[in-house]
Amino acid sequence: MNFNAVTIRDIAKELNLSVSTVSKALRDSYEISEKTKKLVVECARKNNYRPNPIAQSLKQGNTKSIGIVVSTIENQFFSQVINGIESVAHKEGYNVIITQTHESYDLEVKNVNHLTSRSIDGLLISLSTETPDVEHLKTLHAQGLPMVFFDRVTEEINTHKVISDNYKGAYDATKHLIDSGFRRIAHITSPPNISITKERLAGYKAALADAGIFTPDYYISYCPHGGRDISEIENALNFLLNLEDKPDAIFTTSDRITTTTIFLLNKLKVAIPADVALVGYTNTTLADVLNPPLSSVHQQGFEIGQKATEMLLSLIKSKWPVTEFETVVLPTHLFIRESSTKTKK
Amino acid sequence: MNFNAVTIRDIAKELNLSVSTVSKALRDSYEISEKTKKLVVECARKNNYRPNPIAQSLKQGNTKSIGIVVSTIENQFFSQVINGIESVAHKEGYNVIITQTHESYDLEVKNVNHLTSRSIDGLLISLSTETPDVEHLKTLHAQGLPMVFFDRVTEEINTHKVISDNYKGAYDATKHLIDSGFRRIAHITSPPNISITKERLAGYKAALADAGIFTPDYYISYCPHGGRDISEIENALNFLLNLEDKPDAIFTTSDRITTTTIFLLNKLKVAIPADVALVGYTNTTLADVLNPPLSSVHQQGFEIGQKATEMLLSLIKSKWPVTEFETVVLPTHLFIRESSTKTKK
DNA sequence: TATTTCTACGCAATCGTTTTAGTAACAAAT
DNA sequence: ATTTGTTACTAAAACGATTGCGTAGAAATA
Repeated sequence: MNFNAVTIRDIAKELNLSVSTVSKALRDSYEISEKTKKLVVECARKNNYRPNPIAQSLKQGNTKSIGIVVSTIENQFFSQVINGIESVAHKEGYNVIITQTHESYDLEVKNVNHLTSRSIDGLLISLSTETPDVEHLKTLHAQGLPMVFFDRVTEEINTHKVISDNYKGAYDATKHLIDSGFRRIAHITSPPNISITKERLAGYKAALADAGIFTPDYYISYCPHGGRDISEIENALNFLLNLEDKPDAIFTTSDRITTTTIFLLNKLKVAIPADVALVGYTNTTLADVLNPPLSSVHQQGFEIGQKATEMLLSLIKSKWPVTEFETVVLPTHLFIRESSTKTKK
Repeated sequence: MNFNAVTIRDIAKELNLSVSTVSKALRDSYEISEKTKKLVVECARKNNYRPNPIAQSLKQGNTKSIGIVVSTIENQFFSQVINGIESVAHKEGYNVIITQTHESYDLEVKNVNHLTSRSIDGLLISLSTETPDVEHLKTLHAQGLPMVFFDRVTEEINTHKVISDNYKGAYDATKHLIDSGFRRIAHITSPPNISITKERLAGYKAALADAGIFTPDYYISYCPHGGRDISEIENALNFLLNLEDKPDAIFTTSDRITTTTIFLLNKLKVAIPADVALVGYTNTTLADVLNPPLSSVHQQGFEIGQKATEMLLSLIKSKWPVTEFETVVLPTHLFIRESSTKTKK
């Protein structure tokens, strides 16, 4: 089955002109007379001619499309980022190609390979939880592929980056729990190899330290796959809830971990916040409607996507190799709801 | 800035061979000796050669990628469908390009145009709420672009389709409300021009008719943009709640409308289900954790994506024009939770 | 009239790969 | 000695669009 489109050659034949004349006429070249231009344009319209973007890409060396790598679009944070990316990209005539890693390193490598080699002009990437190193990206970066990191970044590649103020987001959330009277505050998070984990962990620890609260290491629970598997979170929760010095509050990172935690606590009939309070990173639009309404650290997903795309497009369009790079840090917002409000016993 | 990759010509030059020999060696042709093959493969590996997919597409007339058009990936139903699509597509070596219409007809036309003209081998599409006609797709279909509709389909184009059993899903949900003792059951839905609205509306009406319950037309409220704007749903709700014969239950369609309705009812301090019960179409993974836990009609999103992709690939791969088309209907599942459980007053 | 300048178009190369149609070198069969 | 076959390679033409360069013919100038 082949989907045969009208080519520039067909038009040339129909009008008894050369292909170059047709091409130039369509591109409104000064070399072509107004009369011929009109003729060609009319004939193209009539035959519903559309230039073959593949051929154009091959000739011009660009594809007018940018690749996106995220862990999963089911995560509302990422779908909001993607909306931001699209809003800028489409305005500039760029297409986007979205791929998902589902937190797997293999899939990340596969997706990046799929996207590259001239089938994209630039790359927007948030690293997968399981990614141990960035060699696959270093090569591409060295070859000159424009790339911008967002959310989960790496220090090993020197390029533009856009992140949330993860430290402050975590600090604020933890401080809020402390100010609300909680003292045994646990933390469930992703593996410590990714940037967001480190930064949020630092904010959490700093808030506790500033308040002079000692917190044992076993209050910090890492989910190897970033909460992809429910069992990771189940284990973390069971461990924490069975401790002798059971925490009275939990601070979670990432949409998946946060929403799964509230799900599991409900299932275990642990009252929130009476038994355990909860604050978590999430961009779900349903935080208000959860049971109980969930205190959340919200990131500016849409804006992160916009900013990252602007930076990427500037790299793509730059005539000179860019050597000065920037890391943009956007603020987070803490929304205080019932899940972290101290109840009088 | 140009991202310069190694080409087959570079390898040919380095080894003093012709480009055709290199190409054939890499494609493991019988025409090339084992010795030369080894040489070429090794040289390619060393230079990190990757074939330019753009050039391959141009030559071979296929792109090994399929286009997806959905209203928005923020909707969990669609992100689940996309996961299903990817699972099949990737296994067969196909890439996917996701685009969003945000329920706009203009964006749908724009996206479809972007995707076509040889930059995709086939199209998977769920129509936008605002799409008044499918002329933009008819042309492409006539030109031979393989396409499969899912979720929101049209009768005007004869091709494969994959849908949920919308009639039964709505019938079951409505019947459940009736069986639970509700009698004044309202319906908030998308505009009646799209397939899912019609089918669900029919199921809703049939259930009421079968139970011998008369329901006034003003119990049915249409959201022109499928709930994209919160005001649409706010208006619908205000109207219904201020009626003299105020409904005692609401049945909603679509993720957006459903989750926004529960949000607004909470905001208006309308007790669910005491004041108004609620059942809605949604695929959110958070239905259990909502306040109250939300009774839902769940669709097999992942499976819909899988099935649609299998059908599309069969169209793409078919050597002959396909004339026999099939509409696959997958079952829905009703999950009964607190939001529709009659409370004793 | 002879020469130069313009105008409006065509030719051919190019992007990187694949593929058809050769062909040179040598061996085997007639 | 001639035909036939094999092997292992190359040349060149695609795919569809773009673009630098060349040029016929008309118009302007000397």
